[in-house]
Amino acid sequence: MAVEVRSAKGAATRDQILDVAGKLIQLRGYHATSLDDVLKASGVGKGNFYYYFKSKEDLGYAILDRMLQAFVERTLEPAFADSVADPVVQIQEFLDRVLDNQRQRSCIGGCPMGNLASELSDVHEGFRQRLAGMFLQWRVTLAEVLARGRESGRLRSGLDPASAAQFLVAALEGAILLTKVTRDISVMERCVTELKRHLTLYEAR
Amino acid sequence: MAVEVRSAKGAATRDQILDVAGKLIQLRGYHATSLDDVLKASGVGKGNFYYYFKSKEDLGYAILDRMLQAFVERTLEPAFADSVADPVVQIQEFLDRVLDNQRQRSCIGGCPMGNLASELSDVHEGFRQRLAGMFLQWRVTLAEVLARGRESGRLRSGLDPASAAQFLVAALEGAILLTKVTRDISVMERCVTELKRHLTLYEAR
DNA sequence: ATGTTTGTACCGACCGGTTGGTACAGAAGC
DNA sequence: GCTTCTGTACCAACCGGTCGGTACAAACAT
Repeated sequence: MAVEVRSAKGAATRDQILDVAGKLIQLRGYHATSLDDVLKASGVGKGNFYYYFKSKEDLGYAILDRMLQAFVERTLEPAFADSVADPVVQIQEFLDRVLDNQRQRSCIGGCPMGNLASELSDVHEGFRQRLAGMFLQWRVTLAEVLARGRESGRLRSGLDPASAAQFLVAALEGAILLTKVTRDISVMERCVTELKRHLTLYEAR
Repeated sequence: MAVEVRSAKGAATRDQILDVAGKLIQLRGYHATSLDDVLKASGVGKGNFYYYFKSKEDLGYAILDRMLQAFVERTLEPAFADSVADPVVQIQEFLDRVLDNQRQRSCIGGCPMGNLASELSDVHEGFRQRLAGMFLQWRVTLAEVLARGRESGRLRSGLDPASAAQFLVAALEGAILLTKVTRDISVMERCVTELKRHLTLYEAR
């Protein structure tokens, strides 16, 4: 039993708006995407939109929520679900997946979270906090994997999982950004290679 | 004798606009900064603005030019001018300077180039190309330093300067972005620490 | 020296179009 | 028949950009 059902039709329209707006905002940014753009692209009327969202800001929050959910369920959890697998291999495969994602997108669009963090952090405190929370979740997940590797003796005992995880996230975000601005997938490839090399620093000798 | 002088007064007004608009755009972004904002903050009338810039886009290009010039002259060149100093030390000091810069700004504002790259790369091809060129210049500068270190035997002979430089720029940009969204300077500190550790990978054994 | 012209620098009202947001009547579904 | 949903008309505020006009100093002509 769902907490609240909200009749099937409404949910579909709402999802449609979320889908279209999410894609548009990833590509053009929050400010550069107007409500009319979203409405035109989704075929939803204005009155209908304001039935589901009380403002553009509200839409933004909904997109952020959905983005986090999708990221956790479809990216983070699948990559690190197996708690007995080799943490280094898991992270390496995670890096490859991010790389492949950029390749499939032809280096366009960047990271949805990174884009919004860059555009809105200094402008909108509410969005900033949500985005910070999302990056925190990412970092914590990686830190757990690294801590697991340390406990199992696979990684150095002196390793600081939080610090290493922070760096991995930062390096990945930077790599995606530079890949976007150069439109050159080899930028991403090089960064992933260097990142894998960096992982060797953490391995127990 | 200057190539062209353009009477002192006019240049001052133009510079004033560039100053104010540059700061405003770094803080709020390109789209979220209106001409009226710039005009109000600089005390310049609209007619006067359009005497110096033919459009908002034109202003954007002028800001980019000025940004590149300042970055090269006031950051890149001072840090790597000495061609006999230890490359590793030079890069370490460069990292510390970037870290200190973020500290002074209280983690606010991020990287002007990174911000615009994120906001405009997929929206405005002209801006994208200019920004890509700016990052290229940064990367090339770092690559030259690394290549110098390799030639002198200070760094490993197997080192790929272009790849390593690319990674350094990416990691720094990512670190600045995450520092901005978390408003936590320790994020930057951790990333710089990890980056310095990464540099040891390049050192000749 | 004096009046005239010219180019630079500047202002603020105004334009058409777009923005996010509202009001509301009516259709659809139970 | 009541709630849920949806299209349309509308709004004030704001957007980037244009307009006619002004102030003033240097260049010029007389």
